[in-house]
Amino acid sequence: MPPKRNRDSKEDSVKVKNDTNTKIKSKTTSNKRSKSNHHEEHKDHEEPNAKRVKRVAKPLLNKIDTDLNEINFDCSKLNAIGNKYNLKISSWNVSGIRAVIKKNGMEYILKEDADIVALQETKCDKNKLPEEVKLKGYHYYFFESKKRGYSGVALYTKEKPINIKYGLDNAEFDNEGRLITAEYPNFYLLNAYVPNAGQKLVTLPKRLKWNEVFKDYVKGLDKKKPVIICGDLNVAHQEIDLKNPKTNTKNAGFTKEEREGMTDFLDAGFVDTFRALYPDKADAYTFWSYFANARSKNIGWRLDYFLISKRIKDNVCDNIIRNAIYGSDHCPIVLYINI
Amino acid sequence: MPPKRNRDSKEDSVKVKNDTNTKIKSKTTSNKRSKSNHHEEHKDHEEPNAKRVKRVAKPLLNKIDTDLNEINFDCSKLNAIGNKYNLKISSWNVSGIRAVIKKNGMEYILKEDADIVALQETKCDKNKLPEEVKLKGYHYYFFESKKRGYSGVALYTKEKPINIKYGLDNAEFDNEGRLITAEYPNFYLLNAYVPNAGQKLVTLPKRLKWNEVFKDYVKGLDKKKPVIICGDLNVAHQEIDLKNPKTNTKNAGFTKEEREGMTDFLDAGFVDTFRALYPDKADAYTFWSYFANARSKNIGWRLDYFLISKRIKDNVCDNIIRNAIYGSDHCPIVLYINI
DNA sequence: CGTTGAAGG
DNA sequence: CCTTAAACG
Repeated sequence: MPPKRNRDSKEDSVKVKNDTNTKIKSKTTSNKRSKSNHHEEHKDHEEPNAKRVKRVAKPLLNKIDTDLNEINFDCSKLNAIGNKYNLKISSWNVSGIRAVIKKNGMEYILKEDADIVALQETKCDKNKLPEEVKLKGYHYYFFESKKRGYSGVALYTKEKPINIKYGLDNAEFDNEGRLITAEYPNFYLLNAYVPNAGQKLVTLPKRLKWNEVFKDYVKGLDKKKPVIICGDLNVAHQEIDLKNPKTNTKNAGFTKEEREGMTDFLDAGFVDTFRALYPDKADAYTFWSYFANARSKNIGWRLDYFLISKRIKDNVCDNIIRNAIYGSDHCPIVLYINI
Repeated sequence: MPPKRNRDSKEDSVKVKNDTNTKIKSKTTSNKRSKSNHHEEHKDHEEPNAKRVKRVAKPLLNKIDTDLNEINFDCSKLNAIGNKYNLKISSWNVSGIRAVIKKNGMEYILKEDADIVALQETKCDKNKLPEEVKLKGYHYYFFESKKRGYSGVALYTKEKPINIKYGLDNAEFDNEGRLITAEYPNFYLLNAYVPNAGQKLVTLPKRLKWNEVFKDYVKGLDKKKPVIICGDLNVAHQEIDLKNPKTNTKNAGFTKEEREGMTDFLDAGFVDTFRALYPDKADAYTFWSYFANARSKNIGWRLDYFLISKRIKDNVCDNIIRNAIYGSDHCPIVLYINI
């Protein structure tokens, strides 16, 4: 996708965006795929026979809709090499895309205007996707779980990737709509929804299996091109990454095994961009339980990450947690990078 | 309950209501019961540890809330003997009492101010009943299904009955919260939710079994005192009782067997009060499928009835279908009687 | 607590 | 279409 865009001024950005749209439009003609449990959709081909989702006048969760105009969606920071970002990636565990749509969550996505948008826990069969998922200017790819209403990831991208891969060639995990890999000219983008270890850690073994399979898969890609992983990794890595580390050591997302899994992964040559930028920043969370009004008290967890190949770590301009965005129990995260 | 009340003027009626409230309050002290799947509750004893149901700003179904002030809840008609009513009974299949509460349905019940209120399909365990079910001035009795979220009936009564009976001594049906019998000094009041014959009539046999068991049960009561049955009887008796009789002869609620069951029951000495009052009134329905906006087109069924012992038929002043009341796929029905 | 599909209507 | 509980988070 980059380096075709110049983001040194807002005006340019808008102009380039229009160019991009036009370009994408002219490029997207046929080659629709319709295999087992993944789905590629396009504004140029096919109207899904999806029902229209009824709008309800309900605030985004426990807050009246945040005024999106008060948020700065741009980033003026330069990376370690001195460059402004030319690629913006947004990642959001929506916990049900249809619910988020009803809560006007797509408005956030449009306002963010990222080049790549990665959604997790879409929880929606492709034939039930409402009209609202069709965002103008994006190619979009949905990978659903065989188990309806469970898991599922989606990828929106302004530039059409060289290739899209659903899953990681593992029968168990690929039934659950947990990973989309998009290949671009000079990097891989991975949108991941990592298995939850479950109540009383009943699925911790499955989770640890994922850690192994996923690490092997990513290491393979990383040999070819740098990798950008984003998504809900379902682990708070260090004590700083959740409000109550002491009382959660036996709970899903903060067990020794899950934390070691993350350490192990990073040791294989990857960087947690947020923590690299803000090593001591506490109270920076991306998830809050719906229980007990945790979000209003900021009793949260940092479960959503950008992990990138070490060799592109100096390309990062910033990594923002959009904690003013409601509509899910996770908030979006945004990576600004020049690549 | 009657004959203690004089309803010849609105002013009197209001005054007497206050008297009644006071009287009931002074009468209600102890004798709470707490057996298997039924439940008696009281304003004087016990606060149920029920969660408060969140209010949502949603119109009653597909209509903005009906202005209850435009409805005449009184009745000036005299019965065949020349008397004004001294007893008002309201019956309503709420299709989920918690949903109806969220839609402000209890406001209707309060405004109707019936002496007896019979609800069907409450679909709520007693321990999940929200605060709003506690209506001031009423004794209330809930009979739930063992299968959670299914069936269930409730009875509200200003005057405390001599006796309350849950079910009809039949193991199968009494697990399903379908019948409450209240004994008053000079009549029995039965609140019934008759089994649905099901999609493709899969439960028609069960339904026909109910017809037999129920008829025997009622005939037993009728030997002692006159009987007033109300509720969702899940049958449209004659062609006039549904919009599309021709196309529904094989569907639950209008099969030959169900219709004959009703005829058979009436032949045992009971009167369908609405049809007795309005023998030729078409388009008078109490239920409309949620599908295809049936209610706005009045494509409905008359499934809710008052059936009374023939010997008190001349006591009836009127029977009204409150088709302006939304919040369920059924609307309430009201009986004005002097007894 | 909130989202989803399933059963029931 | 609409309500509910179950599974999952």
